[in-house]
Amino acid sequence: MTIRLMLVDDHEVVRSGLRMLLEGEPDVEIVGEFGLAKEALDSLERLKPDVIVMDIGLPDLSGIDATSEVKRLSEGTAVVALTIHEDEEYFFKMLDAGASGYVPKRAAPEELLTAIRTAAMGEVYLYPSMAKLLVKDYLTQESQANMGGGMDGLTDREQEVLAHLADGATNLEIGETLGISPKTVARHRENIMRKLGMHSRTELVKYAIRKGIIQA
Amino acid sequence: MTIRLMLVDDHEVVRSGLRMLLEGEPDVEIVGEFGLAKEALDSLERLKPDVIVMDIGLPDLSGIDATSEVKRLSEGTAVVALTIHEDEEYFFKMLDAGASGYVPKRAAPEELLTAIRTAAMGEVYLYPSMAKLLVKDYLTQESQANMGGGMDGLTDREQEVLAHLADGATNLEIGETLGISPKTVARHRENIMRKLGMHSRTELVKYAIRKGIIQA
DNA sequence: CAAAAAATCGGGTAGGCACCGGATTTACCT
DNA sequence: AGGTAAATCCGGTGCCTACCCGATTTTTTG
Repeated sequence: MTIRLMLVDDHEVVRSGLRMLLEGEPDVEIVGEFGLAKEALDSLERLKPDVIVMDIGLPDLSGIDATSEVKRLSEGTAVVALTIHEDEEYFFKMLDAGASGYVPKRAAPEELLTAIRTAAMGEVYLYPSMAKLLVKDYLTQESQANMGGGMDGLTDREQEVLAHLADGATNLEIGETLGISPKTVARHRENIMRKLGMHSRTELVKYAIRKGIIQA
Repeated sequence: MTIRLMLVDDHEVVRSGLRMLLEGEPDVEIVGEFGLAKEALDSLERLKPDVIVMDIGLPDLSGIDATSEVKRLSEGTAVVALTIHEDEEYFFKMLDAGASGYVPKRAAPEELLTAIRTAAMGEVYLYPSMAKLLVKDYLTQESQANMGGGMDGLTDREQEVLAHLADGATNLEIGETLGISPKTVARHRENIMRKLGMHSRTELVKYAIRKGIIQA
């Protein structure tokens, strides 16, 4: 089955280059070419493309907003970004918009073809420099989420009290839950605050969230 | 410059297959082959490989732990995972361990070559099905982080008060900062709590973090 | 075993919090 | 012009908090 492809780029030169590249491929059929995002969106329903190769720098609507629109109007249509931009900002915005591929214009033509075929199969093609950015972002998130472990010398019981404390329970409620006196709960809280150098419930809540003890 | 490559896989058949594949490539030189992770780690310093192709299912040490060790001992050495596993768990664990590439064994041989060359350049190669998993994970994180926007009908002033409130300031302090009476601050807080259906500062802190008003 | 740490309980105090009541001014919208 | 909503201010009440003091029992550890 051939891949129904739509090209969206405001440069005629780029479009004709892509046409030349893709015409030799038996599994790809170009069903539409547009220089403006609006025109492409208007023809979306009529042409029903499987994949759209989308530039980001368009005159009327940004490729990012256009991609959001495409995914809203036709969920099954995959979008591959083809752009000169290799910075984080555009890349992540395209991911948010729902892109299935991201290829810089400096990439080899075969990479674009691979991206198109990958996107058509419902998977995701990321150019290596972009993959690196995404992995970096992933690892940053991970490391922020898992700074636990240290716990700065809190005892088991103190962590238990902290969990309920940060969850919004009063000393009395915690005492009932744990089967201890509310005064003891207050005592544990005092020790926790002293150990962590904090002075209010608010700070404890934020600490507990950072350490993954409770969920925001 | 040729890429110094090390192979780590406990199946002799796989290693010889890889050798056949890679021997024809002028830019790749196989400097070592191992069936056990420990042997590979011991030879790391001597062989100084640029890239290691690492299986996950090894007899002595898992490829995940082995990768962590590699990155600890030799930060500059890139690791490409070559494995039969295509599930999330192993993939994300390999990323955590520091892998620069992830290729299923069912992939075309050229994909492995691309991954090796990409890893040698300090970038990241992800097989499309894996890239899809990572993007999915990214989008999940994003959507959890940005459930904001709505703000549930809080006025500008109320949001301002909420920000300081969640930051840990008392009514008095907020009043001084905003130049209004502490009683007015309390009144705003009451309205916020009523609108959001909350009853304590603790809940407000968590709400503010969810909405991105303050940082945990 | 002895010392140290953890967990428990209690009393007391000053101040903050959560919630109630009512009230005024400003601004915007119809 | 009249109504609605926001923002401001005030007084009061009971509970809770944050922090001070001291103490006992159990567990861990050197």
